[in-house]
Amino acid sequence: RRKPYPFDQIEPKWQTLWDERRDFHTPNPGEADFDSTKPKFYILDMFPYPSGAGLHVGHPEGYTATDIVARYKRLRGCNVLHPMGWDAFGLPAEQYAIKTGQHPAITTRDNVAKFKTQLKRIGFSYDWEREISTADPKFFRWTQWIFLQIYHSWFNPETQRAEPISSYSGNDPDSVRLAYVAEVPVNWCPELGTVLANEEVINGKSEVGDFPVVRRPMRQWMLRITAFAERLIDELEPLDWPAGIKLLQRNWIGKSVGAEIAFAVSESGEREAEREISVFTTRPDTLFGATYIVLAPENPLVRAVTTDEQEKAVQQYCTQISAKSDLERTDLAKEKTGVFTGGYAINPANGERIPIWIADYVLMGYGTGAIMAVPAHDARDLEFARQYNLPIRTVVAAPEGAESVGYAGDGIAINSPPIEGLPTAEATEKIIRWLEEQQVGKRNERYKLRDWLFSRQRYWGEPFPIVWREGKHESIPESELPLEPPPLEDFKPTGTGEPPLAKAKEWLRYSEAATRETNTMPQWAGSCWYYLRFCAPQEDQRFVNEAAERYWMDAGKPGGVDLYVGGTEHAVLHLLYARFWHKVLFDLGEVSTPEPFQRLVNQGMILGEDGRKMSKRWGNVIDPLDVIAEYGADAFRCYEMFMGPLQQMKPWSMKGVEGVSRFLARVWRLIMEENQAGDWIVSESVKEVDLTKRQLKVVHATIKKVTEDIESLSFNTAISQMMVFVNEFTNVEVKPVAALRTLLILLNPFAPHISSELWEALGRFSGGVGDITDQSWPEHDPTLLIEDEVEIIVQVNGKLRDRIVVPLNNSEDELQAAALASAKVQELVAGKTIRKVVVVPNKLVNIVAAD
RNA sequence: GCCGCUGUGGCGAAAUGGCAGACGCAACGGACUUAAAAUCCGUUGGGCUUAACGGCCCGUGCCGGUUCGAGUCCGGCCAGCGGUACCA
Repeated sequence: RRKPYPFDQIEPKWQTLWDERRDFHTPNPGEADFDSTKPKFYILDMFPYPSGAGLHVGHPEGYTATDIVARYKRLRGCNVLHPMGWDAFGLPAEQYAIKTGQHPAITTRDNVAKFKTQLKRIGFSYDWEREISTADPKFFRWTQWIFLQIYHSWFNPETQRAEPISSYSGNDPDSVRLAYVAEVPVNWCPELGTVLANEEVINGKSEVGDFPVVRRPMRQWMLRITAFAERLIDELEPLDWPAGIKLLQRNWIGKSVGAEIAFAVSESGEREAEREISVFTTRPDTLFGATYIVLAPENPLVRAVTTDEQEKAVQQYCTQISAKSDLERTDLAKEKTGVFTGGYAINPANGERIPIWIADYVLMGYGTGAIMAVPAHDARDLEFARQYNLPIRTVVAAPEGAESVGYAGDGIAINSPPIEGLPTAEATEKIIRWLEEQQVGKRNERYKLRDWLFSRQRYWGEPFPIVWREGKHESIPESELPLEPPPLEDFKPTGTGEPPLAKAKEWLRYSEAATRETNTMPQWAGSCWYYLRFCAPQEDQRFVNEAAERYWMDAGKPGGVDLYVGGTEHAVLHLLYARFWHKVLFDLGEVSTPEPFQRLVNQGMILGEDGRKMSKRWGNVIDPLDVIAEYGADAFRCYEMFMGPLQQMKPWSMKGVEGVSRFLARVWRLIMEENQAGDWIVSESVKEVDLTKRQLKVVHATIKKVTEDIESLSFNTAISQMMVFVNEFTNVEVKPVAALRTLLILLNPFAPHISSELWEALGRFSGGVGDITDQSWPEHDPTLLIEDEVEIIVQVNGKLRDRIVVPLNNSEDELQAAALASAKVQELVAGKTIRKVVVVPNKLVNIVAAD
């Protein structure tokens, strides 16, 4: 099939030129050709994991959007930082190594090469001199260094900031470090031979591979992200992020405000001297309705409160529960189960003696692992109370029409003497004050967020810069960084939970008395700070050059990356972890802004032609290189942007690509024509002439629309407007060079190859010195868009009845008179009374008439 | 269950509270061609009416409301997609 225009020649030509001339290299402050008078713009993509499968059409969607903005900002005279790199540590390369014996470094290197070739073929204007890979020792040296900063820090509750551990005055620094070791129940995935973060477990299965995950206590490295919970919520507020993503993060952190209340144990087995059960509740105002206590089966207090008579039943229940998988335990459909411990506690509000139960609907991991059950006003407690015939007491009056039992909303307190008659908010305040006075309770906040389980039993990740001596951990000196993973023949998991690094006996031995930590960091580690490294990827004295960081991240401002584009799948994980690391670095004075990403945009997923998610299974996967081979990179880019709004999910259509390709071909033929010999030459119709008034209007309307649409990332409508432009000029006999040049500049961010080529072709005409990338973005002249006459919509009772053409800026009276003079209006209002006339200048007249 | 997003022609979509359907696809008709492809021109939400020009009615998931005027704002539903799941 004949190509509509020779994209197969011009695209490689320009890609090579851009590379050779370093067109998109951005100098840093202090470097030779740095221009400090220009404003800066840092525009970032979520860097890919270079999988063996290569790019799919989802990757270039966001990348094209950012590339358009980057090229646009350069034409507007900005210093643009637009880098790309590789999130190169990760499980697939390691799995592949296990299967084939090929070292992950080799696999990763090959995959990176493939990805890079593909990205270059799409014509992205990355500064490739800033390319980084998280698996490169020059990079992960600093990942390890940042881990050490975290390790050597603690969260000072007084200042609410991370501080060097030296400012901690207690006697057990290891208990407050931001990186610490804990024996915790973890998500152990036997198939993958590693533990996983809560966030990596979906429905009791591993996110990667969909393998079963079981709970099991193991010694792990944890990062104290919970210390930052409050700030991670508060400092989200001013960021220019989609509201939905902010909400998602807020919900994930899950702040609940309430009270912690102590219930004295009145009767129990008394195996240990436990005399109190502390519960957390968000509804202390319902304390008078607490008719029993429930402990989580794993709660250590269970042993102490259980009586001899109940011991057997309790033990049996706990055994039964621990055998269950997470999936079984959290199955909401199942009936609630539990068992009485034999113990009783005293409700501090009314002195009532209430039974202590255990049940698996209370989780050890949240709050205190114990609740006061208020069956009248909590659905779960109610279900349980009905199951086991426990008393139900109403203490909140439901609003008119609602059933009081089971009503969980706000209302008026009843059956609660000290707070009787108070609405929920006041009742809560008053009871908390009372609890605090009595010293049986206090105001409290809880978060769903857990500390971050940071170690993995894998080979292909950053080793911890930590050694163990006599059962205690200590850091290795910075001078020993990077600490590279040992060469290994056998990457297989050991199956015992001991990491594969333990097999490297030589490497393991640090000194006579010390051995290395054998866990590695999770894949998130590199992506937590890669955006900082891009500011100065060659810097070898520091994780980022200070001046470069201050410049690109906008020191002193709320700051950070000016535009960050990526998929929603990273809404909580990557974005939360990165914010956490950034805040630690900020507190320690290592970076100059409190937040990493000022503006965030999520691109929507691209579906297959059949409307389903693209997957090998459905055979609906589109390979970008196939599309480019047939239609060219410019058509590919423009189609991805023309499909619909960036943020929206949308299905692929090859017919749509063809349509956009036709548009580019029309642009080509606007300027070029084929001669007898079959060569493309500049068309005879292209001339240095003035534009007609009508042409001027189209040109300036297009400048306005395209400019505004790029700013608001509405690329689809920007392309529509350029199509309108091209339709307007397609059949004119003489095509003014000035109009064509303007179009080419506007089109350049979207279709950089064809616009560069055509710009060059117009070289012999005056008005365009240098390459298209050297031009500046046009400004529209609003006066050219103003008409002498405007068409006014005439409505009668809100319905369109006529249009009249009148001079611009007619007065309201003139408009009203003109509208009433319309024959159609006359006909419609005949015999009616005109009640009102609404006049919107230069727009419309609405006549309200009635009988 | 809870939270979020989305509902507009045959399809992808557009519309600061002011002409619903820009632009593109598909379809149909025409020009060019021996023919096809490509290209160019035209028609294209539905219905009724007119010989024709034209005219009329309906139409943005459903029901209500605010307004001179609602795809757009408010209230109540419904459907699809995504997230989350006993978080006290």
